[in-house]
Amino acid sequence: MPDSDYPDIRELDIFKDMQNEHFQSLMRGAYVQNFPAQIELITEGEPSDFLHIVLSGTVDLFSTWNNRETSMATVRPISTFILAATIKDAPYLMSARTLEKSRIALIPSQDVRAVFDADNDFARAIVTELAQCYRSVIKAQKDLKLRSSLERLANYLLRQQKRSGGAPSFDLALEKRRLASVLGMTPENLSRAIKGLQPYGVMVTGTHVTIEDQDDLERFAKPNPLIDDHTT
Amino acid sequence: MPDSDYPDIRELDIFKDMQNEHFQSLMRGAYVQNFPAQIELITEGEPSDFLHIVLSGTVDLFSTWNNRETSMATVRPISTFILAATIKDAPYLMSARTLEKSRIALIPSQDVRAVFDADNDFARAIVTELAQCYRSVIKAQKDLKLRSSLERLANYLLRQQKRSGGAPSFDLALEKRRLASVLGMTPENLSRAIKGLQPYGVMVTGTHVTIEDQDDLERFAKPNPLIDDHTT
DNA sequence: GCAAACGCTTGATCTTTATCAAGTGAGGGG
DNA sequence: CCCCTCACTTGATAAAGATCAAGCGTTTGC
Repeated sequence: MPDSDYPDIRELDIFKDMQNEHFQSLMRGAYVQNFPAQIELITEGEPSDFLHIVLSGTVDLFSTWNNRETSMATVRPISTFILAATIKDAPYLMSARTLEKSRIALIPSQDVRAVFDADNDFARAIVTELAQCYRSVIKAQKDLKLRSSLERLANYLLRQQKRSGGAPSFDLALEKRRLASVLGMTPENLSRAIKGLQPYGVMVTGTHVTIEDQDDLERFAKPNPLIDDHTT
Repeated sequence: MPDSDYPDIRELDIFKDMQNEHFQSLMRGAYVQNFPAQIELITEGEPSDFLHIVLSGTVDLFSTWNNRETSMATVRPISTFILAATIKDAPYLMSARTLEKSRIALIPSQDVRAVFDADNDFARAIVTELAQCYRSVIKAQKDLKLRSSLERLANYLLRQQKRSGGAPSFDLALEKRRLASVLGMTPENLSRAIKGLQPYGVMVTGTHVTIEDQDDLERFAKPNPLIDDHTT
């Protein structure tokens, strides 16, 4: 693994407080690989051999059952994924694929578990990270169970707006059909839902979104930090 | 807090490996309280003052938004809840209410965080616990997004059957209307869904369930350990 | 012991969402 | 440059689920 990747990884919350010696020992066994788009990195049900870190690009976490498929989350740089499976030494619950050309660091799971046992600061950082992940999924589940698809879309747009700086105009970070899957609806219904938000001043052309009447949309969407604020 | 409650709590995965001194210091600040049914123990959005442990009875974790409410999970003895909020010192994401007369231990969150910083075994146990919780929610989300309500009910029955020993006959652990909420449907639709499973040999009278043709139901339900096995 | 309350069920109807089929438009390769 | 592919859209239809209203049976409390 090229040393130039170290600083980016070292700065991650999960690694930044750990002893340098332990960090180095993690990096020794790690390697970095460039993947093209649409490559399946891991498959649900398989043993968790590596902790993955997205250095650049985008990764989709998805699950399948009975010939159906759904997107669970999208991972963007710089962050890890499938931490829980690595820690528990349990099979992956989700599959992962690259959505675009991506650079991924792979750290052998057994190294992570070994350092986890040796470095208390690392163990603590992992607790914080897992608690964060847990709370994010709970929020996603509240979104799913308490809101209609139109409400989910409206709140997604508001979240994405905030994430991209807060201006009235911004870009969708996802292909529409993948966004549909994330929001738990079909692509057809996403199209219709976008139309359904026009009366609230939402204009979408291609991947570009303009919110013409912020208040109007927020009155409809009723965003709530206990569902929509993924930083706490 | 009566010493007689100590052993039960001490045996929890999360406490069983920690130093006795630290366990004692947690217990010093803790207290146990008996609550009647239908008492709201915590309210979402409030700061997480206490880690809760259900010693007996049943607790429902639920969430609300825009005058809607949904059950997120049911907590049974002996286990903790709202661990993530305690660790992160963040507001509760869910509310909790007793479903029946319940005995609850309350440990001040700041004590938990203090001992978490001092006791590495405790910190490690919490990681395992959180990873477990995280994976459970992911499974619940897959259940929600990949299955119809009839399929969710069928798989819930199979899970409940296994939990209660595996016999063809067993009891629902929940009021039907609460089960409906857990499964993400209305009570009316749960009634109809139960009827809808009759062709697969499911008989329900009151809270008592009999699965007359196990294979037939499983062929329909297609249970999958990556969704339905909450022990891994 | 009786009446009120409540949980559950049922039927009718409406809304939401999915499915199927076809068409449009932009981008990429020959 | 044109055609093919593919994502997206649109419309028609079907299925799934929610809502509303009423009724039934059990429990609860005076």
